[in-house]
Amino acid sequence: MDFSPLRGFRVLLPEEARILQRVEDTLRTVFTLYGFEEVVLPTLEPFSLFERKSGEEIEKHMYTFTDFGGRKVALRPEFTPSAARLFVQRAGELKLPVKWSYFGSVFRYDEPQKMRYREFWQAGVELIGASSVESDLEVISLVIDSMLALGFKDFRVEVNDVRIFREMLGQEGFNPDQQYRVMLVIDKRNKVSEETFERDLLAALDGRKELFDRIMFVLGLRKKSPGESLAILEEPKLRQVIERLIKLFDLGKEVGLSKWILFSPNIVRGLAYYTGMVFEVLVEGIPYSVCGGGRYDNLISLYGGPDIPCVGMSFGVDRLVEAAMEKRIIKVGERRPVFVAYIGQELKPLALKTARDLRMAGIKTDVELRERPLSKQLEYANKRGCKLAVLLGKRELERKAVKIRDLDSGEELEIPLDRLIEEIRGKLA
RNA sequence: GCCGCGGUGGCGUAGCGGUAGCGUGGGGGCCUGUGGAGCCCCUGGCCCGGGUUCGAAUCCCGGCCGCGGCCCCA
Repeated sequence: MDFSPLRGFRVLLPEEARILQRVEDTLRTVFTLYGFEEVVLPTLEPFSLFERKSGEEIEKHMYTFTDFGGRKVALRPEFTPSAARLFVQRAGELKLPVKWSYFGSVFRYDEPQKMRYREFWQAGVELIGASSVESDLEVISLVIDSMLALGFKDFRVEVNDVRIFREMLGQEGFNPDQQYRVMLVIDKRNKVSEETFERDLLAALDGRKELFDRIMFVLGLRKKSPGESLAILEEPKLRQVIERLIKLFDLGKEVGLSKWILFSPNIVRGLAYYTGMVFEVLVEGIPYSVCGGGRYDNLISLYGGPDIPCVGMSFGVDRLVEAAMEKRIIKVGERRPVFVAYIGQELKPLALKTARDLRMAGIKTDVELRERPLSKQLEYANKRGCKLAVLLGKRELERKAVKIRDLDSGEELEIPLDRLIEEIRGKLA
């Protein structure tokens, strides 16, 4: 009988769980500072909720089953549809813009590989009801501050607008399906050789050399500012889109964010549902993006709500953890516990009471639970990483005193029993 | 769904056709009031299923799992 976890599912030991939680707590703090309020959404949803947004094909990548009520249900593969549904149901009582955040794991039935699991953690926000450049920047700013709060220094937010290529291709008579195929090629720009890329791109463009050249030209504008780009781009239809990007970058500059924001025309996020600005966050030397987001103005109406614009993003929390470990920026510092040891079984009740007193005083405390000899108790305390041990022994108790041992230095100190808590507080400080 | 490499105690490894060893961890002892040292004992393993063979951890096939890649990535 094999009870192993399922393929692609992970078990986190205390050290790893602690790091994950630390990352989540940091994100939660920043999200809150930006005024996003956390909502808790169902893990299991009607399958149709996801089908609506992503189409039937999506079932191949989801965990679905029929419940005892005969309903077709699915483990959530993302949060956005649940948030959109919640908004639609409550739209009447919500003041716009609505700012929500969410945390939790999502499930996707893919082949596991590096940084791709079947259950992974996300943390994201949805900003519903604002179409302004300011709302785009609000999300990007939140992302940058989150990265900084986590301790990342060398990261960049690569920003684009999906309308740039869509407009170009649309003008040339490419239908959305054909456009999508071109976008897929562009998305892979950095993953394949330049020759392969150019060959595939030309093929996706039906061999239209002149269009190919224009796209290559735009792609060449990577890392240039949108301002520069506009100056050399003679695409009247694109003017509006580029002007909006320029506004975004100018605004970012005024807010002091330009150091991290980068124009990157090859970011297309491979998704059909984005309608404007899109971005990804990349950390120097890490081959996968840790965050992605953008504007999807027809999301709410897709779920039967009013025509309300929407921008959002989500962090891959696992990927942040992995990247942070790689960059060694995680401080795993933890409050070290105090250990209450006792010598002689008759002191067991006093040991338990002492442990509880310490805990009630807010001091993280372990106590001997196995009736072992003192040497073993101390050995265990050391393995647990305890900073101090309280030694309860008859000899000292006759004088109403206990010993405190510093497990790092080995130093021992006898103190009156009624001063125990203050002494320990002092030692731990 | 496809391709490559791999799977030996909890973890790390040796063995690569003939009794499965070591390190570490865990439990205990030497030590009935002072630990992380040392010595000793115990614990516990060849991913699963077929096949080849007198004999398989070892060779072959399939599956499962892991790692990496392709496809994909809401």
